[in-house]
Amino acid sequence: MSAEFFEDPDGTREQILAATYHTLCEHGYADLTISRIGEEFEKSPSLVYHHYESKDELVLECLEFMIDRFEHRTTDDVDQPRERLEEFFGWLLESNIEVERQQFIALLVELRTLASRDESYRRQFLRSDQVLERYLSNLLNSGIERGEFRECETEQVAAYVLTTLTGVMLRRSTHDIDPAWLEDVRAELEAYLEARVYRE
Amino acid sequence: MSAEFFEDPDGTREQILAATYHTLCEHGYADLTISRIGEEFEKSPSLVYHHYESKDELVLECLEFMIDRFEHRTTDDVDQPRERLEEFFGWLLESNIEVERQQFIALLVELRTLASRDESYRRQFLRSDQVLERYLSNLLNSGIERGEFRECETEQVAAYVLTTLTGVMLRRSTHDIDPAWLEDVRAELEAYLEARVYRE
DNA sequence: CCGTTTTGATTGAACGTTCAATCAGTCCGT
DNA sequence: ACGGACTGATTGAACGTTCAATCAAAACGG
Repeated sequence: MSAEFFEDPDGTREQILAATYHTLCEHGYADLTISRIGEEFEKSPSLVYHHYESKDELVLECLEFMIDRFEHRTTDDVDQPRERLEEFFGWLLESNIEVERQQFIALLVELRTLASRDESYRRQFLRSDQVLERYLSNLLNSGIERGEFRECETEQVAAYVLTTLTGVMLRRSTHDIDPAWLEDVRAELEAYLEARVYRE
Repeated sequence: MSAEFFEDPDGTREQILAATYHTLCEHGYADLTISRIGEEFEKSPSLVYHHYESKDELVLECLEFMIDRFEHRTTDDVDQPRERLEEFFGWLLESNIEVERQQFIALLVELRTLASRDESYRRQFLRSDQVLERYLSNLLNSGIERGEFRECETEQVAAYVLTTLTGVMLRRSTHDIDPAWLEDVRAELEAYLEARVYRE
């Protein structure tokens, strides 16, 4: 997810952005230092300030980029709504995921908590939630039009499912890998969808 | 919630703990400093080290205390399971809540993210989740015995509902007060419970 | 095509601040 | 006068940020 760009960035500014992303994933926001970013892309830490105003600006741009990437990836393609839907939450509900995904999820949650005290982060996550919510309701509407889903308040369902998935992220980012509760949540989420969304 | 003790602590050690709690609520973990704790309880900041090993030990003890309090408060009393259940998630789903509750929720989420990199915090939140999960399944079992709820996998439902509520906490801690999605989530959660738990 | 100038990238050293933790010494009840 | 409670000053490390200096390459003028 949103990792392609960060693998072979061209231009120094982009390399710094990619290095920031990787450092964030590995060490988290709390332990992010300019010198660690320097280590990551093998240049002097002070070079960062030749391309960016401040550490915060850098992190925010990184976050914005991540959200943008996801946005461009979702807006289209609402064929096969049920498969898309299961794919969507499957990405979060799989057990035994790789370390990178685990770290990425934890990073998103950690950055999100910054929003409670910082206006700029709040804006980003507000937008991110809107993007996801629109994608989900599009999926639901498409399913209803095709007769695969039953009539329902799509925005309400979208907000609800998204909240649950946000909860999955937070619990995942704290608990051990492959916890037992994951299967429970998946099963009960399926049951909810059967009861409220899917047409039997 | 778990605020009684922190209002009139006796003994210096307890005063420090209470001051830590209040400072945490007001400034969050990231901006918690020893001197800010000192300001809060009107003694010298260095006194902290006369009673506690380190800052981390202090915060951990504070968190442990919060969880303990909640534990003692829940284990009994599973009469009127439906009312208890609604009261339980009502506390998180009310709109227009006071600043203190908002801050308390944000604090819990912020501390929780520490768990991804720190074993000690992970243990605490693992325990906290177990406490909540047991409380919820007790409620559900009690409801089933009384014939108010239908037969279901209580642990599975408990894990699922708790995950959703965790998501509510995370979204609440980031978004503005009184957001529109809250009512959506509440309505859809009710619908889920009607469909899967409550006997009509 | 050569020499000069300009520009942007890059570096290492240094500064100023913040903060956890320490310590030597004072206060005070018994 | 002894011991625990308490304080203010201090230390040392970490870190964001600045800055003067270097370097490579491009642009340019003759």
